[in-house]
Amino acid sequence: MSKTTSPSKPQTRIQKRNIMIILDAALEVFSTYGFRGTTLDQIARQAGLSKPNVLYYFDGKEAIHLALLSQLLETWLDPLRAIDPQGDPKTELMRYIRHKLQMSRDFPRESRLFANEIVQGAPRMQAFLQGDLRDLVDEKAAVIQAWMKDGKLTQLDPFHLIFSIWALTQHYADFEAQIRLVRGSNITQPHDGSEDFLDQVFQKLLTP
Amino acid sequence: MSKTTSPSKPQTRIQKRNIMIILDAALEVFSTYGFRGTTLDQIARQAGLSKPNVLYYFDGKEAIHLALLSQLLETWLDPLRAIDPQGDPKTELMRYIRHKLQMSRDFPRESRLFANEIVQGAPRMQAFLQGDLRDLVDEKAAVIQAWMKDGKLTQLDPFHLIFSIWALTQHYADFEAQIRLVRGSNITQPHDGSEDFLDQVFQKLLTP
DNA sequence: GTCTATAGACGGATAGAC
DNA sequence: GTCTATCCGTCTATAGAC
Repeated sequence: MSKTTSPSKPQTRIQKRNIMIILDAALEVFSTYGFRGTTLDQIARQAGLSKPNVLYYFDGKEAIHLALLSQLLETWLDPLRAIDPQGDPKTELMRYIRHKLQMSRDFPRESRLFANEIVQGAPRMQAFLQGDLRDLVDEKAAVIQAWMKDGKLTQLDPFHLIFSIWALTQHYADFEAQIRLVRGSNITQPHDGSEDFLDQVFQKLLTP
Repeated sequence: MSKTTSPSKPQTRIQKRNIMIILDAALEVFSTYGFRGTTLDQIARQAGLSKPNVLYYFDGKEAIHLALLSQLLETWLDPLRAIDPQGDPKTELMRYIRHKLQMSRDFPRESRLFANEIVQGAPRMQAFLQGDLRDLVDEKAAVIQAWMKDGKLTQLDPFHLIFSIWALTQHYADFEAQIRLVRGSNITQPHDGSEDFLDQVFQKLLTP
């Protein structure tokens, strides 16, 4: 057993290091060109390795992509999971929004990897979306719903509220190219001002 | 001059018809698989034509894609252009939002074609984004800014406001797969309830 | 573990018959 | 205008030397 699909088996430091290098290179390329738009040559070049060497560590292009997705999905749910039913409603939601926006700012490649998959019909993420994610969304939507019934928040459809948070936060990573080109030199970062704006929007929106 | 890059030269009815069929088929496939993920075989099969026959009408894969994009960009700006500086601020913006949401509902493939391009860095749309779109956005942002100064709307960053409208409306088309899988059989259409939700959100947000 | 060379499949595009 | 057959480049993946 020499080849590795997921980087979870016993490895030397060299192996670990190369696997990390490959995954980082692959994230860069997959998030920019999508699965089919990416070639092993590109990944190898970005990683500074030869193509066969990349294939020594992973069973193939599909396996690299799968490793990236699984790695991503493990942490993707964390911010939503962190919403505490016992906490203060507005505080919890505002924290969630800031958390998601931070992820969009700090891990834009991961966001675009995800976006690429979804826009193209989520062929490799169906199980996740209709399994873990769906369960978690149902659970938290119920929590939000209860908060609203208690009058702690504006009455809104909790599912649409969650989707709107996703849309607004991920937009800055996924459509970064558009923001950058439309705003030009008026901004330095596509995220400029996004935190203040979303803070203002949701403060106003959520307050009954 | 037999081959046609853009369907704008004199044509017989048959030619017009086949060009339309090819463009529709190509939109279906490009919007689902992206540019590189799409093959001419797929387009030909979807169109019910042979591959060489497709290439009889267009100079190549790139030309088909270009024709779709140009066609799309012509109408993409219309809703934003329709914002009337003389009109009632909230009415104008709410109309814009509903208009954008309708386009997302009625032309989801066009929205995803666009999204695919942007997520991947907008390699074929730079000129449009930093040209026509940018000029129009600057112009309308100034209008919105003036409305806000007059106290007719909540004071917000007008650029972020425009981006948030794009994010929220296009999300229902671009991330349709996610919404469908997360909501499962609880909804029939990914757009279910989106109009009421966005109405409620922006009514509350824009009212000073 | 890493490389060069190459097999084998696929995709874009063309030739040429009808 | 439309088809079959095919060329040629690119891409994934493997063979095998070192």
